[in-house]
Amino acid sequence: MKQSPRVLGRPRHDENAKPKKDIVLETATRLFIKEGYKNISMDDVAKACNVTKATIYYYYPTKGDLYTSALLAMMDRIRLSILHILEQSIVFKERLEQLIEIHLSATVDIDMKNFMREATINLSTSQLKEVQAAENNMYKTIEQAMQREMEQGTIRKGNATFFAHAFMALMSVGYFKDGEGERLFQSEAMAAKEIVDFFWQSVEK
Amino acid sequence: MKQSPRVLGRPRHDENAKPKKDIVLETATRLFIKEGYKNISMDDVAKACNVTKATIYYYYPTKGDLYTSALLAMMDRIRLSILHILEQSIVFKERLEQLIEIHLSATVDIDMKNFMREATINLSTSQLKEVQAAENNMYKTIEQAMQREMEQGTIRKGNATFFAHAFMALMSVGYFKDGEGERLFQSEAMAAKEIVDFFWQSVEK
Amino acid sequence: MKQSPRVLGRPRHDENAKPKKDIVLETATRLFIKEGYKNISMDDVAKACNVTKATIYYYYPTKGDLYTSALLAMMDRIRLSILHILEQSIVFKERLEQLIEIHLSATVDIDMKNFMREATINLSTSQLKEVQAAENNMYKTIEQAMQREMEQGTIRKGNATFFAHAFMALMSVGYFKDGEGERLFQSEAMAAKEIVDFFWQSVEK
Amino acid sequence: MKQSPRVLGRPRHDENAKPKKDIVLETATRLFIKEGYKNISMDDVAKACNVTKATIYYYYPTKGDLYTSALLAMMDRIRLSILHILEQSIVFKERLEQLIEIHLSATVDIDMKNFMREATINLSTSQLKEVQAAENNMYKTIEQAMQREMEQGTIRKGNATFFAHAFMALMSVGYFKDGEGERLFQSEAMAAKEIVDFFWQSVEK
DNA sequence: GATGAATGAGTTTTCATTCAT
DNA sequence: AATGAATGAAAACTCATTCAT
Repeated sequence: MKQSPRVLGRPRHDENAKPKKDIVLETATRLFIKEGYKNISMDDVAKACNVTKATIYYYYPTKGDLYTSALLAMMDRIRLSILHILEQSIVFKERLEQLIEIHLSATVDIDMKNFMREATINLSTSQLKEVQAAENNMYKTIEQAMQREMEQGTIRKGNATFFAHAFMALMSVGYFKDGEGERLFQSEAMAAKEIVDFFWQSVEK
Repeated sequence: MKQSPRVLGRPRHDENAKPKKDIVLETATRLFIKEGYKNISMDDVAKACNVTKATIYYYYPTKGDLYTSALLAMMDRIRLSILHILEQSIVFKERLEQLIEIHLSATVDIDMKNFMREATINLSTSQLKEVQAAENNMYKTIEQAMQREMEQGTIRKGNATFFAHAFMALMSVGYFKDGEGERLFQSEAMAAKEIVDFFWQSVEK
Repeated sequence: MKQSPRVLGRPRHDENAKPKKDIVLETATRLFIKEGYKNISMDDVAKACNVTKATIYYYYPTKGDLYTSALLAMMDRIRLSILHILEQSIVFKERLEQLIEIHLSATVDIDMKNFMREATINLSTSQLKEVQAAENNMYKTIEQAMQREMEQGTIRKGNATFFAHAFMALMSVGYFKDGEGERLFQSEAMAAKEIVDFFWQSVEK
Repeated sequence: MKQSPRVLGRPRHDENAKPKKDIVLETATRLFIKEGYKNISMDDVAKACNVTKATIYYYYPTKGDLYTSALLAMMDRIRLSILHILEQSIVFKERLEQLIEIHLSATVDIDMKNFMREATINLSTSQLKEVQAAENNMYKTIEQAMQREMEQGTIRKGNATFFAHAFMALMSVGYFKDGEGERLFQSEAMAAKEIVDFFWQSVEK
């Protein structure tokens, strides 16, 4: 099972092919989410993309930059997905349930806290700043929704920032697996319901 | 440039001196908590302990074992501290507040989720099992308290395991720092109060 | 934040603009002189020229060729400048002083010996030959002047080749900087005078 | 012709064997002298010493440190050899001749200027400082001899530092090889004589 | 004429681990 | 009980060069 030998130089361009830069970013994101910054080497990413390391460095000058780009893209995608869900015109509580259900279904545990930690340890100050801004935007999206609902009287008045963080923290409970790999709830739908119910009792009027 | 005079002969063993094994474990724990498994090398630990790498290997056969021992010790310490606090004979809500305040004051973010993640990625199956058991014990301690309070009617009936995880998740909000390094609350005491108030509304009868 | 407007269509070729080939050569020469062959990458040259690496390869098939061309051009320029100075009709000693002063003033240490060393190590045999020939021509120019002056009785008879090399070696003393970056002489003019005086005592009749 | 497989861990100690640290330093010095800093990789050094790269890093934390150590050792050796020769109780002119003859015979072109250049480009500030100090000491040794001879009236009064540098510069002419690899003089002895004669005419009373 | 994309082979450095003493 | 010396494997990053456009 020999692979066709790779050739030097610029390859012939295939109109339908995704740009390599994007492939690299997507692959890297996936790997970083699964295993974290230090456990994924540039070689790992290269192999997973079927390109050489040098190709990755052509697009991303350092590993930190690749990680930064991956995080930014991911956080922005999440932010948009959150925004999309929260903008629907159904009752707030149901929107929250959807939020949880959809994110729990995305299989991978999008563990913000951990990303931020790895960022803090491994990124340069300027890279870290970018990532922090993106994280902030994510939380702001939820916060603003909380704020709106407070004003409309759907939920009680309170610290919207805290509410947003509390909500995300509670969501993370849905990812928990015990020693046997068992989740706390039987399905994402049930997890979503239980978690939102719990959250709701704290925020309802 | 004289050197400080040194006593001749074999130094008497200092009864009060901590055994090296413990020094290593404590130092390693501290470092692993701050920077994570992959960011701390055996060399780092050795330097911080003022012993050689070989000494560490004398006591802990692999890095994974050292990490495992560190986690076990830490989780057990936390478990005991939780137990100690929850066993007091003051009203439950106040005990919960104390729990949060004390842990938030311990400066370092004891981020269980992250430890478990690093464990999953880096430890052998048998090591991982030990760590998972220890984590479980920690949660069980809180869970049992929740169970007891349900039975005594202090809080409403519900899924005690979920309550325990929800509580810990909400506690983690207290660690959050934004881009400027600002926490959400002005003091640990206020954080504890707000978080428990929030939690309480969900669990009270 | 508007971009500066750009004219549509193919830009008219600017007659006055230097051909890229020359820009590349000049830039490369400057960089190689300052930092040496191995410390300057093709990327460095490209960046400094504001062209792409591929452009450089369009004109110079290998890095060795670029270095060769740079050395040849430089040595020829130096040879011509030496020739120009030595051909003047003022007394020989003064011509020698001018030679030193002008070269010391050229800020960069034109260290022939080092260029030849890097050439020996890094160039192909045929490239090396070209460079050696150019170096030879440079020395020959001085040698011939020495020869002429011997015949005219301005200086004593002796090994003209040795005299030429001795002169250049002494000139290099003028470049010396100590640990504090201090030169041996206060000005190029004084250096020139001292060095030529020293040389002169060895060669006068 | 398989090599005996290298084994992990500390090797059995052979009383007669030279310490590896010294072997590494000597080998590295030889290689750096011949090919320069950038042309010699840590791998090259390791292979030439028949140890692994990691062994080199065990003794010398960076390539720059290895180079620094190599230069320092070399310069000190040269300084001592110079000192030794200049301290003899024969006439000064003969001592100078010996100096040149011995150094020219050492086969390798000990090109101080070039070492200093590579040091400037590649070493850290603190490493550079050490090397500059060592270079300085070397020159100081000759300078002091010049000074003494001035005071004793063997040579004319003048700038001793300049004299020392001039002498070393003239010595370097002895290393010159033309395109065909021919030296300027037939033997080291003749080179020494010619060079010192030349130098002497400039410094005699 | 000039460029963007890609590579293979190297570079310096790190690190968990081993083993004789 | 503790250490000093050594290793193999991998990590991040560089660089001269190639080739389709």
